[in-house]
Amino acid sequence: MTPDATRRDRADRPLTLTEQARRAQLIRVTTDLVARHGYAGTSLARIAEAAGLSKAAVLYHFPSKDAVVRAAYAAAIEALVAEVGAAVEAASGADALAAYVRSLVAHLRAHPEHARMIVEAIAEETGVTDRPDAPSRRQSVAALVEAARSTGDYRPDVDPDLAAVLVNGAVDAIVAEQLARPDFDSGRAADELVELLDRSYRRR
Amino acid sequence: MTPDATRRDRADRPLTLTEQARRAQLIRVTTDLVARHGYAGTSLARIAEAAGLSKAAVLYHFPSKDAVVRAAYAAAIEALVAEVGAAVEAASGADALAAYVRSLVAHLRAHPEHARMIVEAIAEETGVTDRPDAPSRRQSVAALVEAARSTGDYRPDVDPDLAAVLVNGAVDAIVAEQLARPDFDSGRAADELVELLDRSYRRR
DNA sequence: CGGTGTTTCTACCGCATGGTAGAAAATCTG
DNA sequence: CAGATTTTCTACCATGCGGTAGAAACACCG
Repeated sequence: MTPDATRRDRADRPLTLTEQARRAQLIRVTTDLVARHGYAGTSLARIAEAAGLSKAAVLYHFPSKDAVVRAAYAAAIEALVAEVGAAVEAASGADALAAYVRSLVAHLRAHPEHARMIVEAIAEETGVTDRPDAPSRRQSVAALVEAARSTGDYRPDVDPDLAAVLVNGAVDAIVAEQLARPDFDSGRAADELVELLDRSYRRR
Repeated sequence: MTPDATRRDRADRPLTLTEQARRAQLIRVTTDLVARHGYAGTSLARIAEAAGLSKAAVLYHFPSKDAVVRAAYAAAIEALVAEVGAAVEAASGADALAAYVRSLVAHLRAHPEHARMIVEAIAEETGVTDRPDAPSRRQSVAALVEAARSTGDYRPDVDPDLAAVLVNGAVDAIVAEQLARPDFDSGRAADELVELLDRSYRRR
């Protein structure tokens, strides 16, 4: 008995080459579809069609449509975190916060599909979250502000939590504006935001 | 012939009492539904059920489900614009921009359902826009910044368009944070944002 | 009370959705 | 080449969607 001993439980080792390739392809086309038609307009059938497959084939590689979208979202976040994280860790004090602002804006300008993906995922409450134990974006940025405070770059009375909310909001607005108006110079906007933070928060 | 001379074209005068009451009720329940379940999760059947009606009855009062949502959105925007507009016009120069920030945050804290409604409508691209000739939010705020510049409150080298993007982003972030964390003091955050703008943009 | 116009209901339609069953290709392994 | 395993396909299903038809309540006006 035990009729299903062949397909070993899933999550067993090797992960075929085609498997990897298909997963990557599906993540790619899903990201593009979300970028073009929004989250709600991205159906399983569309994903399958864009990949040149049938719906069933897609669901062979992922347990559900939501899993595909979640994987695409995770990939976008991973790329973002990798680049921004590196930029931030290469600096310290107020420079680290400036690096955060500039590298985040730059990354999402270079990868607008990821921008749409991330924005849409945030808007929906699909519970498509990161690990819930991970620090929130606000908390991470608040830590940067606090670091800038402790190095003496920023005044001691700056509220890190509040500053983090404002900074993230401004960054998101820059990214959104860039998405809506390609002529918008988001790099300059990021510089402007950094200058604004300097003027307001620096010790003088 | 002309079988339909009774129901005179629509948009004829009086608009019955029940009509008004039903429309208002439908807008109310739709706003609440969008606030609770998001735009995508607000179906015609749900709206009807929440109003204690059948789907057909809802579509008797509105030509389509989208029309209901659009009406609810328009109502939220109208209330917002009325309050914020009044607050802004009661001040001038940099004070007008401060009034914009404070009154917008205050209004959406007092009416969180409207906040969700507006956020969702923005996120979706349902073409549920205002009149397309109306100035965009960014343009309106840019005008406020320019006014503050021309009164001499703000430095002449402040870029109104860029400042508008940053201010709106920060305001939205404050509203969103308030929505996510009821303990968040959005009033204080608004004050903080105003102070930040003063420190950065004021002539000194 | 009778008639007229309103508001609402039940029952349906067509469609798109996410997902499944089972068989057919394609591919790898010996 | 033969057998097993993978990948993919063609149906199909149930569900929820927005919307419509036509008849029943309902309210008002003479």
